[in-house]
Amino acid sequence: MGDGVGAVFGALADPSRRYLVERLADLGAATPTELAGELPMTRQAVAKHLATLAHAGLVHGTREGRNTVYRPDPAPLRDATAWLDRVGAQWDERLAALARHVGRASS
Amino acid sequence: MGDGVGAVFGALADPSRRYLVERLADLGAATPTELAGELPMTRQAVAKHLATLAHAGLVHGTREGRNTVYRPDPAPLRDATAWLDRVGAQWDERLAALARHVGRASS
DNA sequence: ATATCGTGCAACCATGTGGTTGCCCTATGC
DNA sequence: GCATAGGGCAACCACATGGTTGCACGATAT
Repeated sequence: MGDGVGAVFGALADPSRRYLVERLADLGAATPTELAGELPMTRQAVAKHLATLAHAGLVHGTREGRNTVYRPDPAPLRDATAWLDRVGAQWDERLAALARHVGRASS
Repeated sequence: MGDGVGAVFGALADPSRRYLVERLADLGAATPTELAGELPMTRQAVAKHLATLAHAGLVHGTREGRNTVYRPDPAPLRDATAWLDRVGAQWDERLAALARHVGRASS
């Protein structure tokens, strides 16, 4: 996986991880075992997914007593959105340039 | 890779594929060999990446004579942005709910 | 008609990834 | 102190993925 935006897109490519992000965005905070209870997989698998999400900066886990609480971080989402917007704008700008060219040709 | 949004995120996870999307959004159309000339990999590798992007709906290839021309399609980008906005809104809404709760507790 | 260029397809290889099980460590409850 | 619950770490397995090479096929140019 690439760094920065690449890690975010890579993390969001897996449906289980997207579910975890949605669930954490809804709950605000949760432990791996809580989340594992809602998914058809082992706690360790969920922990790995959370580690991937943490590596992408989408969640952060802090140890509180004997259980670790994970909280979401929306900042990388904005980075990913920024990339999408940039490419979309690039596309639109090219379309506009094409329209200008066509308009000049037809005038 | 998952269908729909998952395929888009999975396709955008690879830096080479992001480069291809950006380049195609800039050029408007290009052939695999043209694109392969700008990347440190084989033409077939680029063709595979283009196939992945096409499977995600981000590009479409049409055969014109003896060369295949690939053109970008921005529609899946909007789907991905919609997912990011939805989760971001979920996060913001939870923050607002927390603020309401704190406000009520302090009143 | 023949050579050539651009593609597509298939096999193959190395590595990464999702998932499992097993073990150990640390913090809580009695 | 001792049992127990939650978590991290490591090994392991099956399979997907990124990349390569080789070859066959259709379209163009001479």
